[in-house]
Amino acid sequence: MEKGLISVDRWADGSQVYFLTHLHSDHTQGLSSTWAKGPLYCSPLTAKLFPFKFPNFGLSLLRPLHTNSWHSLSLISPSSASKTLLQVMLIDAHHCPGAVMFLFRGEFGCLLYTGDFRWEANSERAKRAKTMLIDALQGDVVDTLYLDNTYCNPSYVFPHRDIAAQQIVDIIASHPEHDVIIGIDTLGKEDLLLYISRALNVKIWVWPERLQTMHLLDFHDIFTTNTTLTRVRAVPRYSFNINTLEGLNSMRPTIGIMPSGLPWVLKSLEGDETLFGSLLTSRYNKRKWSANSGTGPDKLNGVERFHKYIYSVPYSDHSCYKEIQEFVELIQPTNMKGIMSSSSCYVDPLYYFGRFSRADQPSQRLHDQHESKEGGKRDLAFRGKSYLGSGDVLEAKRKRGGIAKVNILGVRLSRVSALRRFRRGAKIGECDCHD
DNA sequence: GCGATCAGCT
DNA sequence: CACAGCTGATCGC
Repeated sequence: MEKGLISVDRWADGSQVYFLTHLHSDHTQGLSSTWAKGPLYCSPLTAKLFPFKFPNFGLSLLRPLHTNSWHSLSLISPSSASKTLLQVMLIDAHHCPGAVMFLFRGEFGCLLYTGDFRWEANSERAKRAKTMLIDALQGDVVDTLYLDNTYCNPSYVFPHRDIAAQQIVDIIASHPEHDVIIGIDTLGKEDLLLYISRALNVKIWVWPERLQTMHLLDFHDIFTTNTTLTRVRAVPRYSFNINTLEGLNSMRPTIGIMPSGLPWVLKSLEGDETLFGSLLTSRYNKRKWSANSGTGPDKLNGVERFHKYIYSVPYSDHSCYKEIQEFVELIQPTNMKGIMSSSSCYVDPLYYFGRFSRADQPSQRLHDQHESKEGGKRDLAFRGKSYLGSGDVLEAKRKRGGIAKVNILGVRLSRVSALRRFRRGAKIGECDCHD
């Protein structure tokens, strides 16, 4: 990017200004508290949450911009070396708290970078955002659409989040004597937890750092770190597995719920072999499949009981295929690129939506995601995962263990990790766990 | 000792 | 596969 002007969710050298769509880790790789490459623009909510993730970040470089209005930035044109004006508007992506799309106007034309987004047909928030976007465009053509193509395949079919949330409430209500754990990430799915809390009139347990995040998000009273106050706990997704559930069930009857657009892949208890692997070759089949082969599918509207303790519910913060299609039909961009471009799973949106773009592009670009050959559009760097070759040479199996662990409700932490958490302000010693 | 980065894993 | 992200190891300072 020697001629770089702007970067979105990408943190290499060479751009004059940087933009962050939201605070999930796969979009902040390369960012650190020692950042000094240039101003970083984001939504006001992302800016509020930002210091929690990057405690010593130089706040003079953090530039929150309000959504739904144009902002002008004066930059130096990479081509003419003279001043050039960049206009940007932030639009609600309804993905996780603070998540936005960026609409750019400048000498390069008009670009729309969606970041991760979910715009459901029945969502008032999405309708408002859509109106903002259309009004902002004022009939202008989007030259390049950088699109959240996470679920850009017709096999990805899942319901609106309010439907999936009610499915989860129903599962919990049908297990009145059970504890419930729900797998979540460091940010996102707060609306789901809020819905559960209101529908069942329960508080929700979260781990200490997550409670801090909830307070930053102005959620008070609903969430607690006291396990005696509720039977419903939201736990880090990475701590959520069959072994965790088996262990919890040796103490109390407990079910686990995985809200995800992706189906859950079971691992054997030995952790080595994927169960039912031969049947999980297509995502469509995976959603169809029930692990309980002896008694037939235990499945309702996308909800699956993968395991006697575990439910997978299709609650997704990314748009499903149909929603992506509707978005592309709405924008009708001249050109399009997927922002999720790991080499093994990249699906070029043009493959499915080329007919909705203004240019009649052949689908030959299916695996051409890494290079932009249209000279004028090279100003925008976009996120792409770097891929090393198979560097497994000399890679000996490292011995695990030998390190003391502290256990927080199935969350296994090394001392190093506990220290990291402590530095970030978590008071692990005050976490009243019941195991 | 610390931060940045990477492989590995879920 | 991989939504997003943790863990532990290594390396350079």
